[in-house]
Amino acid sequence: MKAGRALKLWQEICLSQVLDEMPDLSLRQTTILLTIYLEPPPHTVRGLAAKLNVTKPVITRALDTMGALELVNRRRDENDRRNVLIQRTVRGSVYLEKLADLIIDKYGETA
Amino acid sequence: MKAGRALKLWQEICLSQVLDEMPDLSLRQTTILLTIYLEPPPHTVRGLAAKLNVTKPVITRALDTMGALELVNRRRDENDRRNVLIQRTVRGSVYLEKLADLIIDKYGETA
DNA sequence: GCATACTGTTACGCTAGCGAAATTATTGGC
DNA sequence: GCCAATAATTTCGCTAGCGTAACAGTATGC
Repeated sequence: MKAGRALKLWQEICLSQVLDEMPDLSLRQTTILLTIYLEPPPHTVRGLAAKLNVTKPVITRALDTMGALELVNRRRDENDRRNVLIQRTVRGSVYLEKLADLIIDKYGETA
Repeated sequence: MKAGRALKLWQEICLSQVLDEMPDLSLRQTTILLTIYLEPPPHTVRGLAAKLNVTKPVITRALDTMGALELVNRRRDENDRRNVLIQRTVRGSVYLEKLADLIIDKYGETA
């Protein structure tokens, strides 16, 4: 892959997201969502904050927003009730499937 | 490219951007920047607003922000002084070169 | 049982983004 | 010359994000 193609790919994916009616997720929100879906559970606020090198309220707020969109679910850890476990949802899976399709599609187009 | 790899690629690129000290550009800002650099000039506020399907103040504000970061430059069109022509900068080129390297790098890693 | 440590959330003051509407500057029709 | 059209910006009220600091709930050591 060459630089021009990489940037063109990136541009088209970003543009598709901007044009999409779904309110844009921020870079941080997207990163959190992908981490929850791609890396093995359990996922906690503290763990995500450490991985992204941001403060815990950033994670709490992102979970509030994405929770309202039903992309993510929160649940108390019954083993240690201080923890909150972050879980996947059907809607979140669908959202990421569509994102994957978009990437693959644009990757093919720029070939 | 399969779905899992596409998402992993996307996650790693997003994470790198989040971890980077440079203040994150929003999806819209990134799209504007890429469009300016990848598509043939001239670029105007109106043209970009139409392409992204957003209002003109969104473009004005994005140019303010990215102008302050010296990623982009504004110049009056001397032919029709109502227009503003948006131009590339050295710093913007460097920024996108680094982005391209990152994409290529992560694409290689996920292979 | 009580102090301490730890987890996630809330409160606070602030900044940046948003769309709609008003405003300024410029052009072109007539 | 003047009026309507056009391009970009500014203003308005609003929402959502940010980090710091304070807070509430839970677990653990002694």
